[in-house]
Amino acid sequence: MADKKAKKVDIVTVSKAARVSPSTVSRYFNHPELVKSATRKKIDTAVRRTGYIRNRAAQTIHGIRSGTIGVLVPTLDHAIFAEVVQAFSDTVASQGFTILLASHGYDLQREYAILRKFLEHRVDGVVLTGLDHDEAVFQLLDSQEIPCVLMWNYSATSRYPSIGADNEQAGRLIAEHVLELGHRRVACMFPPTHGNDRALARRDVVLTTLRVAGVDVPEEWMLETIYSISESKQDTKRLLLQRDRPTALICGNDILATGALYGATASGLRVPDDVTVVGIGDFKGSSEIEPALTTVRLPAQRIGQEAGNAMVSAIIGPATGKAGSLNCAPEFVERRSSAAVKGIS
Amino acid sequence: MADKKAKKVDIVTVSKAARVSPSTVSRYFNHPELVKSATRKKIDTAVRRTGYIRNRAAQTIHGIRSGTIGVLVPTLDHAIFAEVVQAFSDTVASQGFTILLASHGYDLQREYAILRKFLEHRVDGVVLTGLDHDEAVFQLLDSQEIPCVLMWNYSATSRYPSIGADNEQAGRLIAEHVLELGHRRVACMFPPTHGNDRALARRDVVLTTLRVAGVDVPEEWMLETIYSISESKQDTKRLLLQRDRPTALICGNDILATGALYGATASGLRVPDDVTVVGIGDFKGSSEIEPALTTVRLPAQRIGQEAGNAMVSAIIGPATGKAGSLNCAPEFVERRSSAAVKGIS
DNA sequence: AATAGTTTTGCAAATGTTTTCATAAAAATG
DNA sequence: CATTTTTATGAAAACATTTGCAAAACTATT
Repeated sequence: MADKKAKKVDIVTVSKAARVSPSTVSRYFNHPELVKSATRKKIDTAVRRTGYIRNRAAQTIHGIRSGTIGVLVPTLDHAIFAEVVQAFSDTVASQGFTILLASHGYDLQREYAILRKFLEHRVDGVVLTGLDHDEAVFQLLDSQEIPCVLMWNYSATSRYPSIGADNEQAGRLIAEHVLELGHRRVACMFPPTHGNDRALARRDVVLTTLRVAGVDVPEEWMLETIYSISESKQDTKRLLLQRDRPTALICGNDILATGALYGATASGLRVPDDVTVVGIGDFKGSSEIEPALTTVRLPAQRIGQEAGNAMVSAIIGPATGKAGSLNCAPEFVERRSSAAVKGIS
Repeated sequence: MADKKAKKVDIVTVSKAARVSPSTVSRYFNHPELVKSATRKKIDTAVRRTGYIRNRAAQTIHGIRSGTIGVLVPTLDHAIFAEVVQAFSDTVASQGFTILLASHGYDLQREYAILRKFLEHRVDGVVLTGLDHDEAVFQLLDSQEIPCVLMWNYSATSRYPSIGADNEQAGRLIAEHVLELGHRRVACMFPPTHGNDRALARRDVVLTTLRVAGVDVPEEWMLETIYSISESKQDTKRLLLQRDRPTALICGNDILATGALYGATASGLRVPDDVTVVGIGDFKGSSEIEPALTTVRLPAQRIGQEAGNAMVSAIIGPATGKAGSLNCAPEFVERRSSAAVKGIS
């Protein structure tokens, strides 16, 4: 079966082979209950014999859903985004949707171009990462009547429904933990914030929380380090080998924290005895690293699933109205890499 | 601009706004050199005013390329696949292609279903991960005339062009290294091989290489561990806390090796003094972990790019013939986690 | 100014489906 | 068995484009 590689086999090829009209074949696929079971059988064998594969493009121009959802992430190179996408993809796949995936590498201009491309493909919905986007992006979205969800971050006031974690909350949780442990000499390491509202929100709230508690982070302890274990290991070594070093290091994400842990070890310091290191994210491996990392969990899988469900119901939902936002609350996870500052408690 | 959210704006809406025929608008997009520059300008403003977005579905039914490539991976949860996909996506995006992404979770049955879905979407090409696939998958591919490349692994005899690393070579390199260091008491930890030809190939060749050198791996030192740092940490602890323990542990990938490193540390053993640990993959972070991991690099980025280029030229290439296979050679990387067995050297 | 040659444009057919409407076939009713 | 009702099928229009062909509008040449 499925030979006849002759030429294009379309619905009329099949209809001829089955000696019925194209309409009936169409119904066979879309409303099988409307076709008599005898006919159904005939068509079934005809489909098999000809190796027919339906053409979604042809369906789509009838206003039928394309069955695709456009997903736009900064990059898949950060395992955490890959994880979110995986969860999202699985969730929507179970409802028959396939994802069109693209990444913009933190270039918000490219985001606009990619969005347009998605729309050309007539995706049934669009998922963007983060809350901040070019005004042109929002306008384009406004002008189309297409469901859109902002994934990964949550904010009650986001311009489109946002499903994700509240980064400010995450930043606050970790900063408060460090303060509670009695640290006053605190360093911070965050990724570049350009085009990255997540990192920005986290950093701001960490700094604010510290300042409110009377802890000021000196300029030279404010590290801006790209998302890379090796870079953060380097920078951490530089930081910790100074005569005057902090007692705690707050990292903007677990990758940086992992590098920091390695860097501390490589500097001959023990964590948490000599220095406390904390991260944000609770990435895979953070619980297994030695010492296990104190961090704040951003529930990537759950976010992906929730976003997937929201998207699907926005698409097929009769008129559920626009999906609502959802805060997948971050959760403080205390492990071994943080301890009370020496001499206190 | 781009308001008029009234109803569907299609090519005839634009043509009316520009006071030309639809054909001319079509040409404006597809063969701009055929339309007079004055007309071009009129159409340009009309497009802008109406907020028109081309409909690829409608083009596609004319046999025009859909501009999509179907990419099928086991899972994005393994950072290494995410990396390959990212590189692939970037490469083809620069040529105007967007990827349809799906994952089968090592279920080769789902792979067939997903492939069909890709074909329904009339993708311009298909990328599968690994060399082994259900016969039905190959037949379906055969029956369509659509470019296909097998990504991630290389084999000179693969059924479709394969672009990736030679896993046997990788396995051999690492096994030989361990042998050269004088180890005779060797344990192995590999992921489940069901539906995973990569892991299978690596394991087989490692075992064979060892056996040829007269080293037999006892049953109880052959660990099958799922891809997870925590599992491999656990299993490693169990393995190393036995009275009678191996002097070297060969891991099927760097994730397992990372867990093994943590497990060794947690067991109070020093790497490499007490036990040598090696991996395969050279994942991100493998060079920074303490101690840095001896491994074999599988050049994920390069593979993604090469596959992307091969795919694109297979699609647009006039008749370059089917793309050829390409061996992105694995490369042995010696770091700190391996050392000569005690008493030898 | 008339003719020939080019360039630009529009008409209409084609693409692979779905869907509305009408008709034919089958089943139910009297 | 004739009539009504229900069910199954087909014909044709519609969807948003592209494209081959021919007509129209310019240019260039005498």
